[in-house]
Amino acid sequence: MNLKQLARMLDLSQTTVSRALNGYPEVSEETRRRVSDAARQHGYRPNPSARRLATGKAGMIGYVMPTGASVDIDPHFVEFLSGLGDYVRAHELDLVLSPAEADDEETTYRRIVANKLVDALYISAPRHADSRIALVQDLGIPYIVHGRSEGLDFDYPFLDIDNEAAFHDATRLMVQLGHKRVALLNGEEAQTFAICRERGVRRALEASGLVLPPAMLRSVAMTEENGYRATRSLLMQSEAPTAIVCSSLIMALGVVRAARDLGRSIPRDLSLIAHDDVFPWLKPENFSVPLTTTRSSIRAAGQRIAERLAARIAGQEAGALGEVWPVDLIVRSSIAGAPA
Amino acid sequence: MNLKQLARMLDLSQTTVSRALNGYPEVSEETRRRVSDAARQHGYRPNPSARRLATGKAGMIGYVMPTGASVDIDPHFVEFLSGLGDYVRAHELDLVLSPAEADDEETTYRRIVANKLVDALYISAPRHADSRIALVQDLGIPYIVHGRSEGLDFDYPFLDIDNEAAFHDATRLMVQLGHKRVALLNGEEAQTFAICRERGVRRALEASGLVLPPAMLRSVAMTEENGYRATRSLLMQSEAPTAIVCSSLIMALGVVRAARDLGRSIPRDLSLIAHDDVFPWLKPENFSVPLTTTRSSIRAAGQRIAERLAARIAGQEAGALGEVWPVDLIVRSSIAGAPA
DNA sequence: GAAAGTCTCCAAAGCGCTTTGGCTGACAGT
DNA sequence: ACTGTCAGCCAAAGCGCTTTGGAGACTTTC
Repeated sequence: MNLKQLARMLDLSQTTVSRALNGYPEVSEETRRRVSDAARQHGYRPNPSARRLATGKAGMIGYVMPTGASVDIDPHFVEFLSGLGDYVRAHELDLVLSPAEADDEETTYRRIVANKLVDALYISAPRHADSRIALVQDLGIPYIVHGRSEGLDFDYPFLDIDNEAAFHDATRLMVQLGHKRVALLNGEEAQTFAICRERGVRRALEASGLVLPPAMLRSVAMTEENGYRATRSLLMQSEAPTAIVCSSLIMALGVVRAARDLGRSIPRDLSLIAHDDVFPWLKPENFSVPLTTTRSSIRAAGQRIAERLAARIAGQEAGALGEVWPVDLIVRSSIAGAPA
Repeated sequence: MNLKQLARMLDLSQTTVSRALNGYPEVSEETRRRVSDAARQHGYRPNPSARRLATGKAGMIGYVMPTGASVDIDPHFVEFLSGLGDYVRAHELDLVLSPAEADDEETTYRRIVANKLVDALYISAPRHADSRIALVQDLGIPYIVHGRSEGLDFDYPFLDIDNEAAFHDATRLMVQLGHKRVALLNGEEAQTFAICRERGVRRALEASGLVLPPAMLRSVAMTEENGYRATRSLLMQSEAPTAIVCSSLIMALGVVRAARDLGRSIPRDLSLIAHDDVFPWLKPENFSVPLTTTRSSIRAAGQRIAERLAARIAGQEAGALGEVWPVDLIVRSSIAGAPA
C-alpha cells in the first residue's frame, strides 16, 4: 500500500494525503481524520527510502564505530546502547553503526554525512582536542559528544559526568580517612575523562598539601589484567599506596586480585574506591568486600543523548549546550582509615 | 556530484554511466575506463537513498535489538559486534540496530522488512522453537541465526558452536578426574545453548552411570551475582558438588567468590570449568586460580556471520546451511582430582 | 545486396515520497 | 456588484538512481 493507492482510494490527491499525514495546516480537520483513519486501517506506512530521497531525512541516528583487529570495543558501549535503544525505540528511529578503520574514521564520517545516511551523530570516548568533533561540526550535521574534549577552540554540545568532581571527592574522602599515599589507577591518558579524573585527584591531594607523584599513577586500558598488573607494581614499591582510586569496576577486579595475591587486606591495608558505570552483570556491592564507588549510570546517559539528539534533529535544541551530570559517591566497606 | 552531472561531463547518457559503473556488459571497455576514471577523479559516489529507492537494496545488515527497562543487553554482544564490524567495514556496509520492545519484536521485524531497511538480518540468542526464525523465514529476507533453535519444523541457516560437545567433554574430564557430583551452572533454560549444554553434561555423566539431579543444576541469567548465589546454594547442600561446569566467565567470577566465602579451595575442594567467549577485558588465565575453559571466540563468529550474510545478499549462498564450530577445551589449574 | 545478428549507447519510465506553485469557491469588505 | 482574502485542494516537478525497450552502426550470413 503506497501513497498513490491510498490517495486514489480516498479520492484525494497525493499532495493532500501527504500533508494530512504530516500535519500540515492546509488540510481541513475532517479530511485529516478521514485520511489518518484510512491510513491506520490499511496499515499504510510511508516508504522511508522514498521519503529519504525526497527530504534528505533518514530517520536514523548514527555512530562511527572504530574497529580493527587491535581495537576492542568497550563493554560500556552495550550499556550505553541499551539506553539509546530505550529512547529510540519509542520514536521509531533506528541506529546505524558504521564500522571504521580506527585510524581513519574521517572517511567514514564524510561518507555518512555526504550520503545523508543519518540525521544525527554521536561521538563517544573523546580524546584531547579530538579531531572528530571539529570534523563533524564542520560537516554541519547535528551531533552530541558523550564525554568532553579539551583544547578545542570552539564550543560544542555534549553530555558528560562530572569526572573531576567525582574523583576529587573520592580522593578527598581518602585523605580525610588519613591516607597520605593515594594512587590513581586510571584509564588511558589519551581519553579526556582520564585527564579530568587525574585533575580531580590532584586537586584534592593538593588541597591537603599532598601530591600525586608518577609512582602513584597508572594510566592503562581498563581491563582486569591491567588492573592486576598496575596494582601489583603499585603495591610492590617501597612507598606503597594505602589507598587506590580506580577508574573502572573491571579494573577493580584486578586490584582485588592483586591485593589478595600480595596478602594485603581490603580495607585494612588498602582502601579502594572505583568508578561504577552500572553494569547489570557486575555489581560493586557484590565484590568480596563491597566496593565504595563513584556511580553514574551510563545507560541513563544513553537515553538522555538519544533524547537530545532527537530534539536537535527536530530543531528544538541548538547551540553548544553542555550538560554535566553529578556523580554519586556511595560508601561501602572497601575503605577504612589509613593503617598506622 | 551526481550521476546526471557526471554523465553530462562525459557526454554520455546516465544509463551508460550507470551501467559502466555497475559492471554491466553492454558497455565497451574503453568507455568503462573513461567513466570509472572520471568517477574516481571527481569523487562521485552514487547516492544510496536514490539507489535504494530504485533497487530496493539497502547496503545494510540489520539486527533487531530487544530493549526495555528490564532487558539487559548481553556484554557478549559487543564482542560479536566487533567481529561483525571487522568484516562489514571492509565492504562498505553498515549495521542497523533497531531497538524493539522485548515482548513485541515481530512488529519491528515486519517494519524493517516492509521498509526494506536492510538487506539481511541476523538473529541472536535463539530460544527453543524461536518464533523469530519462522517469522523471518516467512518474510523472505536473507538471514542467519547465531546459535540454534530446536523444535522448528524446517531448516534454517545458522552458525553455532558445538555447545553440547564442549560441555560433554568438560564434564567427561571431570568424571575422569574422579568427580561423582558434578554440577552445571547454566544460562537461562529458555536459551537453546543452555539446553544443548545441559544435554552435553547429562550425556557425559550417563556414560559413566552418573546423573544430573535437579539439585546439581542451576539455570540463571549469567551475571556475577547469580553465579555467586547459585554456587552458594549448590555448595551448602549436604551432598555438595565437587565440580562445577559453568556457562560463562562472568558467572565464574561469582563461583570463585562464593567458594572463597565458604572456605572451599579451588581446585582442591572444588574443580571448575567455565565457558569462555573470549573477552579482551577478562581472561580466564588471570583468575586467582587460572580457569580451565571451553573456549570459542564470539568475535570470530561475528566476522563469519557478516561474511555469510554478505554472501547471501549477493546470492552466493542459499539454503539452510548450518555451520557448527568445534570448541577448544583448555586446561588450566582450576581442576583437580575429586577430593577423597 | 538484403536480411539478420552484434555492439554500444540512449531516452524515458519508473521507485514513492515531498513540495512548489497554482487553482477554486466561499465569504467578507466596500 | 466587484475585488480581495483565505481555506482547502490539486497537478506536476523534483529527489538521484536503475532498468526497460529500443535505435543506430557495423558485421556477418546466405
